[in-house]
Amino acid sequence: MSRFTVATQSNSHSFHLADPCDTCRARDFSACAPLDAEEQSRLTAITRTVQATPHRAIFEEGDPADNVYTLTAGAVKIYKSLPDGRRQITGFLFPGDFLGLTHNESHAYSAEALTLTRLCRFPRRRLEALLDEIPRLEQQLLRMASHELAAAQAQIMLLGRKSARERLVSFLLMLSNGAVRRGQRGDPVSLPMNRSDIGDYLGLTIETVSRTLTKLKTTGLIELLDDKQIHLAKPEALREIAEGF
Amino acid sequence: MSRFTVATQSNSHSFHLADPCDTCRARDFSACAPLDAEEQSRLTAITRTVQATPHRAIFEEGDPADNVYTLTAGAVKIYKSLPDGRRQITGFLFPGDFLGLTHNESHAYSAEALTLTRLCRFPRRRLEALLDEIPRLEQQLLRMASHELAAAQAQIMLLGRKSARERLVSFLLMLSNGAVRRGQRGDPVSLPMNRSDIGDYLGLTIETVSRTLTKLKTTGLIELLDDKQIHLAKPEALREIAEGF
DNA sequence: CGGTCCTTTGACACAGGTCAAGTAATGTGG
DNA sequence: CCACATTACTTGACCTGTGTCAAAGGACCG
Repeated sequence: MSRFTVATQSNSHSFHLADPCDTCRARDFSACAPLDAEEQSRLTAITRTVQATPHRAIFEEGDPADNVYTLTAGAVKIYKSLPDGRRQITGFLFPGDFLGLTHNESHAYSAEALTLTRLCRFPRRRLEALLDEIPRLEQQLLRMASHELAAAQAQIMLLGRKSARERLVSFLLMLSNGAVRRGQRGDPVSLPMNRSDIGDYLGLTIETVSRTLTKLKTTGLIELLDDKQIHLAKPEALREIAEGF
Repeated sequence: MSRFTVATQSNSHSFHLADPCDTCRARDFSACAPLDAEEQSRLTAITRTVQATPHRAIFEEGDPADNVYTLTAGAVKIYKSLPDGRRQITGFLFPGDFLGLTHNESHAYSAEALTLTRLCRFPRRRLEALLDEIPRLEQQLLRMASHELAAAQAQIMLLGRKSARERLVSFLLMLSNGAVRRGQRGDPVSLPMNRSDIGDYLGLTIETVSRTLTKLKTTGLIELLDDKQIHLAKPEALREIAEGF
């Protein structure tokens, strides 16, 4: 995985756990203690690569939490539901992201692929056993978890106090920054999810998402190349809107 | 847009790091690998007990993240702010909870005591050094972080999809459950924070908080013993409301 | 006993939700 | 290649839950 190769999304982040240094770079982690060859091979020994197709659950809220995953290609949504059908998407995951880590017996959320997706699956018991033996693995997990926690708090701020416009703009910038971090282009932001998923992520309805995007377009802040491709016409102005100025 | 407050993180338990087994029990963690006497004394060697008084910041968003804390007595709010003063409390912390863990150079949120509060302070560098030497310490942290993450997702669901009534009821039950976990009585729920903090936590205004509590009272679901003391008159009904039935 | 802070309550406004219709893109079977 | 269905997105008209603004009551305090 040389830094000089063109970043093809599929490879640059596979084996998140097995290739932590790459992950660190990609995610701006402050420190990085890569696994050595022997540790990596022990980790690899318990992983299986699996595929997930859109609209099929990877696991559902309440399912026994027997496996843990890292995403190596594609995109995934994780969400919680209320009995009457209201949904809240708590996150969109991209290559390098982690899925299913918990200390409970069952998953607290459902996970579903947005596109054709490749995952590394780790049996939880065996991964936990490895954690005891490879401290650096645990360090990586802790780093990732505290990163997730910071992201969750940003999302809490977004949902608790931002307007629809601020939410949409924050969302576009998040996607853009995420793409850049993964070595892809950040400007025409590509949305692998539909309007309904965006609404369920931002705590809005489909209609509000659509209307708000239209208004951003007519204001000249963004350009809708097509439904799922957005050009950030005035990135500075967008940044200010997202930050709440 | 005057005052909003900040921050969420859920519940932790006293001397979390110094007394992990107690923590585990209190939090229903699935496994528990307590530190041995020697490990504990090494941890204790780097801790200082400090006090925090209400309305004085423990640290602020952007401050260098030099210390990590566990709360041993009192209550703390953590919050993020937008430039125009909007605030979102991302968590209320109680004895046993953890404060300030991050992999960034600076804190992503502010922390402020609600009541007279006692904290254990760990210099971050020395704690990180210990992590390398005491794997079980890191295991505890990971457990705590993944617990926080689950709580953050519940809060995301609350903010994204629940009504004001559902939010208030969920909040009361959270406080009640938290108190029980810490070995206190869960029924007259005591609110160490004011209405403004509740609003800033639930993504509502003071007025909506007040009105909604009044309505819950006139419906007979709760009883307001005083401003900060609430009796859960119909716990089953409340539970259903919180879950979104 | 006047001031300050917190909470409650009321009247009204508005952002975003709901309901409904229309348009466009894509697929499907004949 | 064309009807036709399906799905996703947009737009409009209207409604409602919550926010905003204002005022008043209570508790606490010097």
